[in-house]
Amino acid sequence: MMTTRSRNPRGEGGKLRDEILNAARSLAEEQGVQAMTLRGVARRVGIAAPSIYSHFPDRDALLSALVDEALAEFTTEVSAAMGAETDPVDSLRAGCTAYLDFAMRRPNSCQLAFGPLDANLTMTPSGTTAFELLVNAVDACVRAGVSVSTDPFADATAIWVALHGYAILHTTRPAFPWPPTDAIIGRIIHGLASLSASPSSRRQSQLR
Amino acid sequence: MMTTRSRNPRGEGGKLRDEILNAARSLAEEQGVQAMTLRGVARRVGIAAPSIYSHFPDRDALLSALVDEALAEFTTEVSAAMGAETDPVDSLRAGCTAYLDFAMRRPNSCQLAFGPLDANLTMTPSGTTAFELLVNAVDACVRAGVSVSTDPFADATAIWVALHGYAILHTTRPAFPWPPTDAIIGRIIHGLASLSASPSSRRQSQLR
DNA sequence: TGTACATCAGTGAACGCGCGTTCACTGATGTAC
DNA sequence: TGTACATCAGTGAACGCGCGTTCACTGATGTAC
Repeated sequence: MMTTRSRNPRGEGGKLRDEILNAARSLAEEQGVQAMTLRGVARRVGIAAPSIYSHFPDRDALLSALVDEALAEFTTEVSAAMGAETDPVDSLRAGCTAYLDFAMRRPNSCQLAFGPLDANLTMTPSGTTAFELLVNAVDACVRAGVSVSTDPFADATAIWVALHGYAILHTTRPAFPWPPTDAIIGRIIHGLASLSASPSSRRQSQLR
Repeated sequence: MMTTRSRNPRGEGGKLRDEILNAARSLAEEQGVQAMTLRGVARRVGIAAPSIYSHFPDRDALLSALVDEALAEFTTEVSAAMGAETDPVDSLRAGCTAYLDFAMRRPNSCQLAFGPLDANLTMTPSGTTAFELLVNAVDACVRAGVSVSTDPFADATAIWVALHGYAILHTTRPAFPWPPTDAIIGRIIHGLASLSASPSSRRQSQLR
């Protein structure tokens, strides 16, 4: 089950840091943050628990590294999805879809990134960045004349909370008779981004 | 700090059940579900921890009682707020306001009622009931001719997730520059309940 | 009226668990003289 | 070329904590005969 580990050669002790991070990440992703215990990580890596202290000062530091990672990956995915579209409505939709994709694929990473942050975990600017992408997307719709939003920031906020609520409740209450995810996304962006009818939005609404 | 307790008279041992429930509720409300430990409850009531077992078979049973309570209180509040209005849009708005009021006043009860349910906690029908109120409210708007919604269920779902997301993120990220709560509610119900302009909605939008 | 007994409302000590963290250490590997 | 020493990459045992839960018990109060 646990392959025998041989000690890293001199000067490459840093490799263990990555192994620890990997184990911690997979533990948190598979079983939730509270399952990421130092002893659990040590068991998974195949080391003694105190060895972690050579690489992270305490559990919070390790957790904080995971949060940063999750936020960065989240932002990257959303950003890539949005950048792949040229039409502003398509881009907004792609961003929302990427958000929910991430949340559904890795609910525990989502909890890590957006869950209650302990006071001792620093809030990285990456969190803000993903939100700024959303504001810009709404703004782009306005500039393209397909949205009548007068307050892209507030509209983006509304979209954010809706996506977040859906992500959480969908994960948490699988028994609820959820409408299809892209129908929800359609409702959210059309309703909350003040979209007027546009070729893109008309095409989408004909899909269902 | 902890007043000396005298043992309940014969036949009134059931009183302790209420004291336990009260202590458990206040602990969960003030410090979150994970703070509701049997030893913590016992400390607060002023009894020995094993005494709880005369009234609840285990921690999960006590937790489950709290969940039922929180859901029932939530539903009652939302229902009362909606019933106080006659205009369907006002009623919908009042329901949403009551939802967020509850979530802001008692975030930990909200976590209890809507957070991840363990498999061993039964899902009471009360949760469904509050949601049904919402579906009915959207439906009432349609019947009154102020909503063009063609799918009140899906629209109610979208409103639900948006409210839920707002409640959670607002509590969890107080540093975010949130727009005023009723502005958010306005956006959510107008955008997601497919409301057309109505006297009521026009009055509301003039407010801000 | 007295007394044995059952019931009730609890208690105190203990078990075993997993946790974060500290401490003194070990043993291999490189380096200075 | 040999050897003392420093460094590196860890380890094993232990501490103290709070937890859920079990167990055998205590002592007051009511009830049957």
